[in-house]
Amino acid sequence: MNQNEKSLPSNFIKDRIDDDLKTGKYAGKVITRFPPEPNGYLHIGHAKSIALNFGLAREYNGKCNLRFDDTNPTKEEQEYVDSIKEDIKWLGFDWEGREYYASDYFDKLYEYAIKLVKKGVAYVDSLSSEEIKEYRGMPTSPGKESPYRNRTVDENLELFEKMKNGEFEDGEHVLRAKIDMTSPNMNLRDPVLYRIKHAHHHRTGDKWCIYPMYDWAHGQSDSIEGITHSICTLEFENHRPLYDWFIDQLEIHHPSQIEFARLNLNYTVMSKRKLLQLVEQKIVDGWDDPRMPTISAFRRRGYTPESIVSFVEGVGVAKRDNVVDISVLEYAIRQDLNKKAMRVMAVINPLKIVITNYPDEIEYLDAVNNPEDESMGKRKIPFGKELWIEREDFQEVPHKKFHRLSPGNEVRLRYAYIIKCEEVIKDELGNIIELRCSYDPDTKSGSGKSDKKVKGTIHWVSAPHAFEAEIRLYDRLFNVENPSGDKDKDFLDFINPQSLEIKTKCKLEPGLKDAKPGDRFQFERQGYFCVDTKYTTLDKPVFNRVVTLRDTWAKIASRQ
RNA sequence: UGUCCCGUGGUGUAAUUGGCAACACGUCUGACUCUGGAUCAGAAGAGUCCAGGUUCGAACCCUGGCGGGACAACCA
Repeated sequence: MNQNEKSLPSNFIKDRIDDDLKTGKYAGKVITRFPPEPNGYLHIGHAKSIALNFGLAREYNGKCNLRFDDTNPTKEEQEYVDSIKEDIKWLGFDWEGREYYASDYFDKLYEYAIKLVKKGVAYVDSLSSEEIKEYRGMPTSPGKESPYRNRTVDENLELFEKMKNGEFEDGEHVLRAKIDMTSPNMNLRDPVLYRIKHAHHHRTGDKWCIYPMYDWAHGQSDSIEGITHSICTLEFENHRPLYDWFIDQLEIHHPSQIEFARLNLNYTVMSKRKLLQLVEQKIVDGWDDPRMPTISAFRRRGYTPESIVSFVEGVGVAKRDNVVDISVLEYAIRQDLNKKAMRVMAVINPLKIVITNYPDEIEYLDAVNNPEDESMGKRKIPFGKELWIEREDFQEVPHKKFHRLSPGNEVRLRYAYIIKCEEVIKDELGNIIELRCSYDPDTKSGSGKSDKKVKGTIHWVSAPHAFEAEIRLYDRLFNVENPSGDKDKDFLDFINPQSLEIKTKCKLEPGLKDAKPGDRFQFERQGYFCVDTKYTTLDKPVFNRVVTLRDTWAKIASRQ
């Protein structure tokens, strides 16, 4: 255990493990697993589960397996398996070759099922799915038993065998556990163990035409792998008695299931179904669209794995429902990139300025690459009489608290000189198209020749040297905190139409020409940006805004 | 109308197992600053859902309410 892990807050799962360690319940072992279904991309909620399971294993000197719960061949695909593995690795966790699949256990599971049939606690039911649903009853009222419930063991064995051999059509029969149709826990009302699906499985191919239900496969898979602590989300709490029942009937290793509350973030949705909908309806540009809460999207947007892990560890783990504010995530990435990202200047909405008293020449100025990290060094940036500045950094009629450029006012150009705005040039329509400024040669950064102070410093890029690129600004995908919270409206009604703003012909300092896909920078005063890995081409770089800088001015301005 | 789970500042979690509630984000001041960034200093904000009970002492234990969530796929 290193210092870092030690400083993580305690939680009820660790308490449970500590107890088990104390009593010697699992002979001092801690074996966990991360069990995704390969039917979609991982999102940040999964990152919490990954960090928890792998983190626990790391902290207790145990192991954490990766197991794909691939019991439904019609929904699962290799593409998802691949993306899940990539995401886990990217987050910095390692299953050390223990890559398992529920489908690895299909034979064993079949054997277990036979055992239950022989014990007389499982039977083949020939009701239709509609009838089964009807017979199951309601949460508040008991169900009733199927007329097929009392078939003999031999009959069940024969039928189940034929199910396996493909002698029936989909849906003709199912294998069910014989528990209690009147149980107040719906999961105990004779749950379905196997259904017939003549479908091709991504791993077992056409070997099987009966597939185990998740409830039947999951607990036994954990047991087979010798999992000590099966950590899952709250919705499986009601299933635990069923899993316990299976394990007891089978008399096999009994993991402890511990449920925790899944992560929720405001201004987004976190269900795979809804994310899939966003993708399929092309509301976003794929699973890795930088506005998505998927891990691949965060990666593409420019989040670091460290920031995501630090975030999910920071929010803690408990059993109560929660909604974490997106600002906590943004804090995590800013904190990380503040230390790591090279500073650079880029103008997103350019406004031309001409420094009328500056000679017709170019000088190269020193710029610090990262004030937080001296070892990142310095660089030279070209400066001349024609520059681009940010349109927002000029106000013709300045707000009282605005201390940037305005007519007759002075401002410092970062790493360069103090300039004064002398003249505003407009077109026929009254649009500001250029500023004429003068500079004070004694105010060069670092020269110490003048002790003149100005209230503002703005960024700029030399016009003849500017490197043009596209910049994509992202905002939250939804404009309400809880898009799924309205009973009368669909979550898609809350899509934020301004969630993506594409800026073309932005002016960047020339050194950015060498930026490679995935590189991250801080554009001074604006935010952190990452070279897009999908749309960047040799002649057309695209930058994604990871997150803005904390913006006190925006706060002041929005108060008006 | 059933079963299970959960109620601690605005948000998310703690509270060394019964000793007068801490941390983080956010918010608000101020300092510093060639990023309105970062950093630093400080402040406000909960008396722990409610009511009883046990106890010298309760966020922690008990009882009863109230509120929220989960469960009725041949999905996971």
